[in-house]
Amino acid sequence: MTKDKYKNEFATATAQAFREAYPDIFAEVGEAEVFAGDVIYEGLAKPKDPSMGRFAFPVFRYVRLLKEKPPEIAAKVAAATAWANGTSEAVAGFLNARIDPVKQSEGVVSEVLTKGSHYGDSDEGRGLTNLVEYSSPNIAKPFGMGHLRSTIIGNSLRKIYRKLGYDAVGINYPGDWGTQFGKMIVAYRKWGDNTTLTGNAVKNLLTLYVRYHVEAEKDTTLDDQSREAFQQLEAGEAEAVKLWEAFKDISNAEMQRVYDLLGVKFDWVCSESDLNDKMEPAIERMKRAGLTSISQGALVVHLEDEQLPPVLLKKGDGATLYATRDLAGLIYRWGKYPEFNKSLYVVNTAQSDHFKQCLEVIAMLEEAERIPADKRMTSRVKHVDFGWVRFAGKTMSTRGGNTVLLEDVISEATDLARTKIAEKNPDLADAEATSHMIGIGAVIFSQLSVRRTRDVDFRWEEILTFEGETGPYLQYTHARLCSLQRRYGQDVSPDVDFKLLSGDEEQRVIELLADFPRVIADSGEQYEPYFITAHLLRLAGAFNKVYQRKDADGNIDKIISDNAPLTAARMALVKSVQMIINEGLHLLGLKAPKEM
RNA sequence: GCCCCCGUAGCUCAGUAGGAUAGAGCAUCGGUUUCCUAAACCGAGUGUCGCAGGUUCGAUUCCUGCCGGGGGUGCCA
Repeated sequence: MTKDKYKNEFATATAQAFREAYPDIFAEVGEAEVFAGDVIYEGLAKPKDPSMGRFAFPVFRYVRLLKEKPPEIAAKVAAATAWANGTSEAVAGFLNARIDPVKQSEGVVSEVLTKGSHYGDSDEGRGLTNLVEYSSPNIAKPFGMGHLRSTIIGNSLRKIYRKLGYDAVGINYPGDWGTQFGKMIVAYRKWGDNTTLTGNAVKNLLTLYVRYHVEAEKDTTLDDQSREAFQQLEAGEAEAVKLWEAFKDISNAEMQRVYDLLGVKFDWVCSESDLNDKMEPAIERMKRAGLTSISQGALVVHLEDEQLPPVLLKKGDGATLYATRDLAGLIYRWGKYPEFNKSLYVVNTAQSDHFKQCLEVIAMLEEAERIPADKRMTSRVKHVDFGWVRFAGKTMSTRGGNTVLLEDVISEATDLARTKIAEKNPDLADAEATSHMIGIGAVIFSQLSVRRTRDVDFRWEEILTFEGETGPYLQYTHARLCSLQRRYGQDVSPDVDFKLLSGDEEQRVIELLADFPRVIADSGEQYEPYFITAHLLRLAGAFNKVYQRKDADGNIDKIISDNAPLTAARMALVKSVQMIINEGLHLLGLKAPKEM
């Protein structure tokens, strides 16, 4: 893992200072504890208040070792610290590090300007493959807000891993198999006709699906008929297959339209039915490994040791289940992408037991087959869970009709963006395209504005707000930064007087630019695009402060002024921030309009 | 019953590999536009960090118990 340059310099210098301040104890202990740069580096905290410095090293835990009180230790060490690029100051029991503003500005801004959108690129993933499964909608159902979350998080993770140098494979795993298709077939046979499959076919299919569940309450034979219909499908019976294919085609076209709208991409679409011929070999392998048993007529793997319910591989009637397919899928992917670094499943938290079960079965299989530890997939597979999207306090459910359609949301948000443009910037050339960028941006942002694991309530008023911590706020800041560059009308050069950027507010912006690469790496490590969202909001806020800062007379301290060197320096900052916001929005899956 | 997640300002949420007065946005109130896009910026106020113990120099953060909310739990996915 690459270390932060300044942080490491400070840690090394501080370790040296400890050695000089406590030579006797250093002689005893050697290069460990506070006398080792690595230990200092790991122990560095960030002060709550940025004005206290960039990093802080608390010395409290070393009072026993050094036999002095914290303030004395800190004072002694700070005095002995010789750090080329900054200062070290003792405040109570802390060593506060400040980076020389001119050096920091020069280092960061010139790097950003030179690297552009490649700033923050990393080679940590070189030669490694990360699979990311996301979206995975159910065929024959409209795309609701519930599916949006997986789609948006996964799409962002794919981009993040690419930036970090991984070979990222975005996988869509549509649910096109299982008993539910028995239900669809029965519903269609009973209440559908040719017109069902034309016009707004997905809506028609949904109507049938909802009706099925209503009728099944009264007629208990319906579920039996469905099981039978699914068996026909698994057996390849022509009429059933034909219907299933028709449902699939309709859905695929619909899905693709939605993905195009959202700008979501995949590298591999592997649907449940693609695993049909992979299940039997997987089952055979599990049998050979001695994992399976028959229980109440079903083929299962018991997991009692793990306090988990058994995994059902085959139902009493011989039909397969989703766990069967996920297990077959795990094995298939491991074969197709041998020794992948990670395989992530961006799926609702409701399925966490299911993934625990599947992973446990794989672990048992690899154990039984005595596969060497470094050739096992188990530790590389991760369920990236996320919370519910609720509507009016209830979980959204397709069959209950308690759902909000994504397209309705996009259309409302886009309408609002159009209205805002008409009132705020009526002369905007590309108003329609920009409305889409903003409307869709607001929708995507809504899924990335909190931590993954939180449940979120869908609220119209929340998505239809473009002020405060929102996607449009970031886009607006970006547009203004672009506007400044247009107005400046000259090339922005990194060859400026960096002393002119040493004010606290500029320094805050520059610190945030400096942190961007670390934030990307963290979001990849923790599967949390939200980290990028939060960072961009901080960056935009910090810049807007500079942008609207007033001088002592109450006049705006403008970026572009008669003072050419000052303007050049500030424009270097402007362009840096603009490129980072642009890149950050891109990683989240939002577009960054140049004007709005 | 068992397992998992959550409980921080009026609302929505950050912050937790233990650290210095707990932060944003929204909402409320007040201010900023002969000026680079006011979708912005500035100022004002609110907290038993669910409760009770424990570990620690130090706990919103770690451990235990309790209360409250959500989810999962063998033939749906």
